[in-house]
Amino acid sequence: MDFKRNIAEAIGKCTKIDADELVDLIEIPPDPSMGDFAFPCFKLAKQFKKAPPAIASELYASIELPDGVKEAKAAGGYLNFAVDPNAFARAALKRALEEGETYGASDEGNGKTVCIDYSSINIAKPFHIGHLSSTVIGHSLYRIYRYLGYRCVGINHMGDWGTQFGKLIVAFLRWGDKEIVEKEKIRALLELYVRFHDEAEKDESLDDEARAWFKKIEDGDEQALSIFEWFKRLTLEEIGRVYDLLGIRFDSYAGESFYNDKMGRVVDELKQKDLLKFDNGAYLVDLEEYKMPPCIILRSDGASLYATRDIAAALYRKDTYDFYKCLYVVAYQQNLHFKQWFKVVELMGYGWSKDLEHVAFGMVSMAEGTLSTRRGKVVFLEEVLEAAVQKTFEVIKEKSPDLEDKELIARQVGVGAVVWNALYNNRIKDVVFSWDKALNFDGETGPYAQYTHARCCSVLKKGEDIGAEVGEIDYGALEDAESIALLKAVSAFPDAVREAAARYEPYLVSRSVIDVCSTFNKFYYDHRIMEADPVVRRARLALTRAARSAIAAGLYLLGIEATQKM
RNA sequence: GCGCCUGUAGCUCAGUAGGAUAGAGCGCACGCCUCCUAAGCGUGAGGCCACCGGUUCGAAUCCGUUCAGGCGCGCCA
Repeated sequence: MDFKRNIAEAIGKCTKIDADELVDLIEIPPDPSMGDFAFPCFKLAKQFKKAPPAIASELYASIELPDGVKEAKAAGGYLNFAVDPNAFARAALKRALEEGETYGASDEGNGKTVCIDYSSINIAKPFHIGHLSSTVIGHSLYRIYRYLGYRCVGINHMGDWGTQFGKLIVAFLRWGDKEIVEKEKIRALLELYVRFHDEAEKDESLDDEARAWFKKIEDGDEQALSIFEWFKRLTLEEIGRVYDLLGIRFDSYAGESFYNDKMGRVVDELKQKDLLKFDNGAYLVDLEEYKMPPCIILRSDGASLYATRDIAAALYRKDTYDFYKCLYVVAYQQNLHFKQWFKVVELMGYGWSKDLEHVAFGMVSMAEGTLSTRRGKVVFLEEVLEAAVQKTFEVIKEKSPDLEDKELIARQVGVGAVVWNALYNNRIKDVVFSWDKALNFDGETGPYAQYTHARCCSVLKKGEDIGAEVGEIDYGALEDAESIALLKAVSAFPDAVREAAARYEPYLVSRSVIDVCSTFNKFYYDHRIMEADPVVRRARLALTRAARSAIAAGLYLLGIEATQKM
């Protein structure tokens, strides 16, 4: 039952205004004692040339209360509605109980494809806390879109091309040790990279040497290629451990090198469409008309650039996946870059350029300042995750010494804490990394949500053991304030998921999960669920089950495990 | 210099298409396990919603100025 809709239609009958226009005006009063829904009459004041309170009282006099609405009240310029709690509970619980673990899922995506470019690691570079946002936001959006019926393609656009690999080869050949690199992997490569920069400051010939080695990679030189492929394999092995910990899999690892032979098409098309301009030795697309600096396509030495590669990748993805949307989960530093090349794709005549979305997020820094790979000033993501797992393990030993599978639960909760932390706020906010915050388990955190989920599971288990859930539900047993608050939170969940997809904002799911958790915990504290009276018990168990569905679904959509016990 | 973003409680943030007394969490001070998981629940203190002006019946929300911080601005990615 859609209460807003029914109220809008009832008001529509009185005012002769289309219910479609009215339905979005209806809001939720700040305090439940005022009512459950409210219609603000202010917007009708001009049209009817009457004061809002007068309109409210006239509406009050003439309105025919729709199904499920118990009473209406005029309060100032508002007409407030109180719903029949029984009808509300029935409507709110129905969907959650029917859908269970897939509560809020839908088929509205109708098989349309969404490509999500996220995480996008660099070969031979540490996977550090700066990569957390892209990785978990992208993964969450992947799950959210798939939940709504879209076919998703998760793409790890690897940074596996560029002169830095020449530098690494030089450094490895001069100072590297095969066994150490094989064992230490990225750490060893990072050390070599840092050393290269130190030494190159003293000896400029190193840079030339590096360029030469990169040229060898480009030309397919056997030795160069085998070292390069080896670095690539080591990186993927090591980073794969983090992805496993996070439960992330990609559908494609097509990165920069993959598009190497696909950039000619971009240049040819731009030439053919007369968009390319020769300027100071470089080829570029002039964007002055759009108040942007030009988008450089070919450097004066003939080499392609970042934008060229991104355009090539977009064309390839459109051909290959025929996407409905293509999302780029990349930090906001690159706002201009994306605006530029999106515009170039538009100028090329591709209407689908409007389906390219830069899902930007804020910068990560440390209290001491910016992260710097080159200076080795980074915190490895794996280190953070392991520390969180370790801390969780200690907490479990202290609080739940009898818990089975301590290691598994510690992993799920520890990782969940870190992931949650990265998905709890609006994407655009900058983050200063702090161990305290990443390892915080109290208040509005992942562990809190997981704990609440485990609580629900525990109660439901008790109910199942005695078969307490069998039979009709008496919704009248859920008319207390705490039950109603929980019902409201649960029923708001599906809209939160849809809104999260529309705005590319996983935090809307986190916040909705928190609403369910805190209202559940209040409900749990104030009312005994395993009540002696079987009718009340059954109703409360049903509500608990609905709450658990919302929490489990929400955690899943964030990429966090819903623990049964903890 | 120009462009984009941000500015809400000591800290981190919500605040839904302008609407009723601006909300959480953390931290701080108290209180609650003879009761379904205390990783929980409650109470309290804490706000010129950066500033000034405008639009409006009504502005944290929209517009303009100013201030502060971040990011970016033709051959890096």
